[in-house]
Amino acid sequence: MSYDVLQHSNGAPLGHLEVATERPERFAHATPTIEDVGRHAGVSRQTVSNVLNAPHRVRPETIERVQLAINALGYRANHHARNLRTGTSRAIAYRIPPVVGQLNSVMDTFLHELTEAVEEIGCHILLFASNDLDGEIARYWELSAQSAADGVVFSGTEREDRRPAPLLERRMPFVSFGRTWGSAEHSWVDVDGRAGTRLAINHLLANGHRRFAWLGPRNPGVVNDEREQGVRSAIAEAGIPAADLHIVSLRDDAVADRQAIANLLDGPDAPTAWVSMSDLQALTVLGELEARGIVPGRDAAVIGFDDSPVAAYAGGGLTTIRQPITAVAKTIAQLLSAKFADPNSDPQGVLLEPELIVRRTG
Amino acid sequence: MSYDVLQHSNGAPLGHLEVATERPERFAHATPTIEDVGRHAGVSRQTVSNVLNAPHRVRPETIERVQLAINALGYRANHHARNLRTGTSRAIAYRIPPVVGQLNSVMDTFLHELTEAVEEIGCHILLFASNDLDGEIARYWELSAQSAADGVVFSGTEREDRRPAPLLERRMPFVSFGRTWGSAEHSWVDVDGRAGTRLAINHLLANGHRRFAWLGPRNPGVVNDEREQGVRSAIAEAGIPAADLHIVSLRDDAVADRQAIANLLDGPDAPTAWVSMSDLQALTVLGELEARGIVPGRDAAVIGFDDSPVAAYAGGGLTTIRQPITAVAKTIAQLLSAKFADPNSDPQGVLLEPELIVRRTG
DNA sequence: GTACAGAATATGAACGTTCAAATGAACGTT
DNA sequence: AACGTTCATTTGAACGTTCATATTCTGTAC
Repeated sequence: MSYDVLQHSNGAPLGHLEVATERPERFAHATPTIEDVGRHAGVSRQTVSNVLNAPHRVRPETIERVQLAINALGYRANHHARNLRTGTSRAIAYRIPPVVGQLNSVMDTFLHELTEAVEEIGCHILLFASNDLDGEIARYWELSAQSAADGVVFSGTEREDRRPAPLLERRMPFVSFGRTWGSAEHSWVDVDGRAGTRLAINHLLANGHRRFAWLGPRNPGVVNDEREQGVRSAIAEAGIPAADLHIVSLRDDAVADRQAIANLLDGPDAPTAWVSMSDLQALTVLGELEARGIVPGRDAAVIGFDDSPVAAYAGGGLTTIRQPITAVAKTIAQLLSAKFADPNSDPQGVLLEPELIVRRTG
Repeated sequence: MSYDVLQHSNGAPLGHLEVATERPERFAHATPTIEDVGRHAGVSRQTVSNVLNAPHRVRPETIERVQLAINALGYRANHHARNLRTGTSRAIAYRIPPVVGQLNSVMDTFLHELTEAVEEIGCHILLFASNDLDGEIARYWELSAQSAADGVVFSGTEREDRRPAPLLERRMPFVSFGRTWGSAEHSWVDVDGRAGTRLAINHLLANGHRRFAWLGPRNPGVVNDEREQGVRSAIAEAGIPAADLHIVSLRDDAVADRQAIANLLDGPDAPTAWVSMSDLQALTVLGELEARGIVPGRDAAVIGFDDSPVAAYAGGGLTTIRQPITAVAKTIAQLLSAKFADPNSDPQGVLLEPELIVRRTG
């Protein structure tokens, strides 16, 4: 085997050398290319490429020789060259929600799990920030145009979410964490909030509770509606009058929320069973109960949502509704993978069941 | 201006057409290339490239014409082609720490802020997961070899951290969140934990407290050592005997921690001022105090660390030591940017001051 | 021994951009 | 009017990979 050595500037052959060893593999410290590996192994570019991407086409002994060369040189395929040629990027874009006031433990856990899940389908997460929805949508468009991302995952869905339409138009594969009631059809994975609160209420009913409170957000969205509906339906099915359910609209203000809870506790027919949209607010209930000498888990029950870090730790263990975030992330990765394999495949929605983590408070 | 039209398969000229309009800019939905923009604007590839990367070289009216074409076609430069040619990726790799037990609100906030900060230097975050340190180091090597990342940020530093050495060897720019006492010299940004606890102790001293407790982790690392040292030094400077400082080693077990705190409270000379390495454990102190009718903020003081979501909300507002995470992220981005501009620039360490957020508990 | 088929490997081209160098236009100087 | 100089723009090449196709090798059938 031999090679012509070309002079760089004019392309005229200068001479003729035998075999690889006489020609240094570029600079010692420079990143080796597929060509260097080929030269080292005594095969061509393409054979090395085949070893990496289509080994069935290559003779076993050649594979071994090439692998040896790859290890010897520490070769790794250049991402950009590969992606330029194939037109893919193996990147999945995710907008990290801005830190507004308190951050959301579910979303943070989700990002961790999603990172791990997409690695299993050979992808990685590309993060971006954006203050508003228009910026987010513009960014998707841009990422697609730059071919910087092959797919998108987004969370924080709303009714009539505006994101699916432009993504579909751009033919950008995407899966949302959360349904987008009323938007165009697309793949999504969500947790059944209704089932979650039904679990909680049925557990409380079994423990003899009859007077309930649901702590929801001041500005209810679909997520709250589903959860509240779970509370209402479970209570109705137990034959308990709707009047025995109190709804508290929480602000993001610790003092005001505490007052609202106190008012309810000091009023007539105070609830004995509390279910909250979030663990943090459940803690406040615990505080007010303890201030009145009411022992959570014995005289009253408090159930939170999300199994955030505080839940396991605070108040000796807060009973809470846990969302199966790992499963959500894994399912999203699978749906994305399916879309990559067949861009024309039908959209799919997956609804996962939450779990009640029973601790000391309920 | 005119163009030869080449037949795709054999390269023989088929004919001769006048001007751009007669030649469709590829498929209507296909992503336009820099060449399409040039044709549309009646200039060459390179001129378009110059408009984007070196506008001073281009006549203003040409710039305008090209910009118009860019907007008309919705052109965005292909990331991979650009990065292949320039050898850069504008990506910064960050290993997202695995979700082990409770997640860390500081680290999550940091990731949010870092994402925003690196956008300001024209970069984005590329996330990856890895279970152990060796995997992490191997991954840095790989990302460098694939030229998938231009820089690295890592957190969770330790004494004699093993990550700097291989990164330096690979000449991969990186900045750590946290010092790495004893490792090779490199750029870092950290928060002065010693100053933080000193702030807290001095605040408590000013409020008349004389008996203190420091709640630290069971397996102390450098971070705890610094903070504990801040506590000790401030107390010593006030002329208070070291015996009046109690050190509690926390486990990650709510029940055990609660017991340890209770023991201290029920023992002789119970502390009146508590400083904790984390907000969550401070909550436990609050709980035990309230159970004994001791009112935090009046009879005793409790100070947490990190200003996590619970701090503002729980117990009517927990006094806490806040780390300037936004500043940390911005500084890291700047140091990285400097390293990109001049890879031979000297490493720089920046130590930022934390802030005491005084709320009701202390 | 030759022809043939199929497997294994090699070669040329292309992905879309930027770099380096070449060309062309405009303008002031002699 | 010819010449150099500077500015604006174009052209050819290259980044490192994979695709499409061509070539070489190997074994088998005649």
